[in-house]
Amino acid sequence: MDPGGDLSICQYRDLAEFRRQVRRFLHFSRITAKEHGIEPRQHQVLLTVQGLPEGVKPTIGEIADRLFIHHNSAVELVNRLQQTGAIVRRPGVGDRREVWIRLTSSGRALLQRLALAHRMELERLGPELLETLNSILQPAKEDHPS
Amino acid sequence: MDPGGDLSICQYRDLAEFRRQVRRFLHFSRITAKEHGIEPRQHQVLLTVQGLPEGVKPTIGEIADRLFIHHNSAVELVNRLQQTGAIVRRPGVGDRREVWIRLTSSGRALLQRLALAHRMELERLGPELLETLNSILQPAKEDHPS
DNA sequence: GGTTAATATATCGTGTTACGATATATTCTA
DNA sequence: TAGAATATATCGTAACACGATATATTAACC
Repeated sequence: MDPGGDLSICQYRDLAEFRRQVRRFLHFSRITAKEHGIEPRQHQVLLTVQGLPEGVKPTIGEIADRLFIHHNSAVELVNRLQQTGAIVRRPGVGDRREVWIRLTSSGRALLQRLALAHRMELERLGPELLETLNSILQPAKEDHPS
Repeated sequence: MDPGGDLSICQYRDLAEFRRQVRRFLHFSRITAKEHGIEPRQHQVLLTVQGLPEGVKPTIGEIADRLFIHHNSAVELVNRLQQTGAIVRRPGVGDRREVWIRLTSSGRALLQRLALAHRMELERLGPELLETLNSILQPAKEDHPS
């Protein structure tokens, strides 16, 4: 009937539930960020820069890649973050086209508060998320034998 | 010094990596939706309606709750979905203030294609996501010896 | 039964954000 | 040194969420 195979109502529910839990976490993140006086996307920039792997340069382009947005969007985010005083721009070391982003002390303090809150929330939501994701990944429960 | 306790660089990296993986999935979802000619939010409405638990009414308000948005935003999403022909509005059964949302056959076909693609993508990204989430939830692995 | 409160959906104006297209500066290549 | 490639920046546009408000239906209550 369906070349790609159809999905059972349970599979739709699992997918919907997974998305809902992701949204719940993102909603918490949005609300928490705003309560701390920062826009959600800007918070993600701070976390991305602070959580950069060893040896990766904190450039605009790198941020854009990790946020899955285009560089011009990253530029605007960095502009607003700079205005709030959470970060500073530095000319790139070696390549002066680059701009390196560094968190200020107030930016680090802000991120720390947010990170702690997010860790707590993930401890609450994590188990349920793991469960739902496993439901999606293990459809072999009542699948066709073999 | 810090009442709430500080976070190690590894903990920041775990959090950043978790967010990055969530964004990667959402980015895939956005691109895939657009490739199928539907806006990402509208796709989530379709999935939400189709994946509603047994006995839950597919009303505007219910959709808003599950999307963590306000009802007026849900109204606009439903407006645009109706224009594309993916859903229809029906007067509520019993309570004529309500509006019940139902997917059309083309809406169901569209959602099915998207759901299959998302399941495949989750099979790719899921394991890594589980791993990262577990890293966050079990920080007692190589913590600094207090 | 008629007045008021509560609920569900809809409309309008506004602000934030991401993007495409384009511009500028720096580095690389030949 | 000319021209291609790269990194960042700017400008105009569109989608989306929201606050405030409006309309329709139902519930409450004397």
